[in-house]
Amino acid sequence: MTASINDVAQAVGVSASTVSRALRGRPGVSDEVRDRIAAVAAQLGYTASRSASSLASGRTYTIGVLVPYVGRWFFGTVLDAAEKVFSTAGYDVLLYNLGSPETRKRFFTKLPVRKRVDAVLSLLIPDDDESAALRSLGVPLATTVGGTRPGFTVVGIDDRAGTESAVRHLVNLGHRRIGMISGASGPLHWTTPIERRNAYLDVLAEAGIEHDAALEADGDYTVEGGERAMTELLAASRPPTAVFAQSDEMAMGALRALRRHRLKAPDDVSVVGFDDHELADVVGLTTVAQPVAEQGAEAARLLLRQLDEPGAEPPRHVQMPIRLVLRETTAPPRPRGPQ
Amino acid sequence: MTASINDVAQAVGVSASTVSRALRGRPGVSDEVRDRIAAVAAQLGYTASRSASSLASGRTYTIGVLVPYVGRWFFGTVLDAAEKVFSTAGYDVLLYNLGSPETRKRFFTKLPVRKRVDAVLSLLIPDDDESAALRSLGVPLATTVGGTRPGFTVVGIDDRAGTESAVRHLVNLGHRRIGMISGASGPLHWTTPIERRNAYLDVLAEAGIEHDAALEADGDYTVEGGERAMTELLAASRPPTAVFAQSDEMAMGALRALRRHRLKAPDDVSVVGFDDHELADVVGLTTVAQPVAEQGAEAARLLLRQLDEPGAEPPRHVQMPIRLVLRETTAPPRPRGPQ
DNA sequence: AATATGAACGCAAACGCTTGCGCAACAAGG
DNA sequence: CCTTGTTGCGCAAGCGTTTGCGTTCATATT
Repeated sequence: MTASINDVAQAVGVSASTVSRALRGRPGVSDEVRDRIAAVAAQLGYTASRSASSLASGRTYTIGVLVPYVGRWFFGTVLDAAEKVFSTAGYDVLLYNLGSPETRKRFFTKLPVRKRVDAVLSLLIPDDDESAALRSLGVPLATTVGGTRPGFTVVGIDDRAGTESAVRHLVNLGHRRIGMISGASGPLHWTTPIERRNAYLDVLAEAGIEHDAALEADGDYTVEGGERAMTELLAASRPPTAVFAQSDEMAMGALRALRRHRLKAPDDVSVVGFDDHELADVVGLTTVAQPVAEQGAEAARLLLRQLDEPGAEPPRHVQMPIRLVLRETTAPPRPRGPQ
Repeated sequence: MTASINDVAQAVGVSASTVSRALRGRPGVSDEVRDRIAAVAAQLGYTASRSASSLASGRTYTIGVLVPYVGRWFFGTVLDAAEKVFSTAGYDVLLYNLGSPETRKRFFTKLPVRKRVDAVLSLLIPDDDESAALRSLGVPLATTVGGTRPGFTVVGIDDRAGTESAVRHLVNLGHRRIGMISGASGPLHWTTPIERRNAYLDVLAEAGIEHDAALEADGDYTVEGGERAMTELLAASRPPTAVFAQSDEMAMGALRALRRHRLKAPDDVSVVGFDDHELADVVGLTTVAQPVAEQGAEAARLLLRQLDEPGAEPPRHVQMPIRLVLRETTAPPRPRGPQ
């Protein structure tokens, strides 16, 4: 079928080992022979079989990437950036889309990446068993989502600081009834919703605002969930004048709910999101921005570094900057008159 | 390190070949032995090395997926759906993110998928050389984006019908100055923008509207591009009263441009998009919906079928339904008075 | 009872690379 | 001129599977 290393060796008149060394830049080959080999290899369109070379060397030059939902903006963006880093370093990426419990379970029991990847980047938080399974692979591990786990190097953001800036912004605007749309219903070990909720409660307390449980609703990190949650909040006996959504997608759902109720942001209720989604600007959403692509790229780089320097102790936790970006969905509450 | 097939064989007291046959459901193993092998394999946590088995068998149980931009909604959604189909069939997916010309070039010259995949799903349109390179792999090929290529089975939509319904909608509303934001600047062989443009021109002609070149602008299929394009159109001596954007992302960019100009849709200008993006509903965008995830899933299924029945002639082209979904960014033109 | 027929299993040869080791050949050092 | 290195290359043993073929043995066939 396609040319093998022996075909090249034969054509050049050297042994297969020399071809192997020459093509991979290993020492022990004269420049002259190396050039001839390169020429013949190019002419024959030879590429080493990955299966064969990884079987022989143990290195796969492949990274496993675990993602809950490839289709969602956040994960897609992280994946995009990470893939670029990996591929320019000569690594391929094996993608596992582990959104549903079944596929997730299947993955962790069969562990199809065993002996197949040199490292894994997990965009989901593994529970104890799952992370033990991953550690059993004996390869470097990284994740870009909240919740540090032993054996993983995690790159993330300061969730507390981020939500504090968002909620304080609302407080400073004069809001007292501040709702929150959270995403608590996710898997366990996923600390982000909890961190953000705690920060939310802290800011309220610090502002002397009493917490009202009727002002919290679960939006499941989706647009539809955000819409449902906002609808729920609007049905409260005393609805909020402002809401903090733990993700832009939920915030957008909230905006949709407002529109359905013939209410407007920020006139009737202020809304602030989290992420700085690609389309947040389109809808004028005030939000706390996090460097999503950069997190993916950085996690990828850290993984590659671990592969280059097997000895070195990998960084445990790196934090990326966040910042509040003010747009048009937040304003002072109305009841007290215009401006 | 991890258990090999010989470890299992030894533990059970049979040969490696029997273990191999047993675990893969091949005939020639008694039920009793098969059960014992399964038990021991499970206990030892044995999983066959993919490198070794694909080297030996030639089958990789891996599909290569080529994507221009994983981070964009359309591609992310297609990928998500396709991956699900592949993974439930026991196939892994190798992801190649080929957005930039360099990575794309590198991919097609080095062809890292050679001997590494059983099939490839391309979410980008290869040019002649590229598609020849892919065909040289000798595996089934499919694509989900416009522009049929020899050797590929393509699943897509009727671009003509889709844009006709969109533009006719604007015509029926009474618009005469109808602009278009296209994405012509993409790679060659990408027939979608051309198809859509032709359909746009045809509808105008059929309505007796003279075509005005100043009413067309390139939006590059991005939000920013759409914004630029709309800005450009608004600067025309006689701006459009309605615009058809070839993608929802460009349409959203257009909406943003309108907002920046203190104009409103549909009051000042009607906007219709294409795709039915996840967030089209949030911004109330009228658009022509296409079944994005279904296209990915269907393409994946067709590929798998070709792997199952190597003899059969694969379908060349399958078309999925589209439909116009009316929301709030289209209305009759204003000049003629209210309603 | 002798033979044919399968079923169940083992042997050993691939699959296409990588890599430790050995062996020339040649340059430099005494 | 004989060592001692060094450089350039080939040999051959893996890496962990799959699979064609051969062997054994129990069962069915005449």
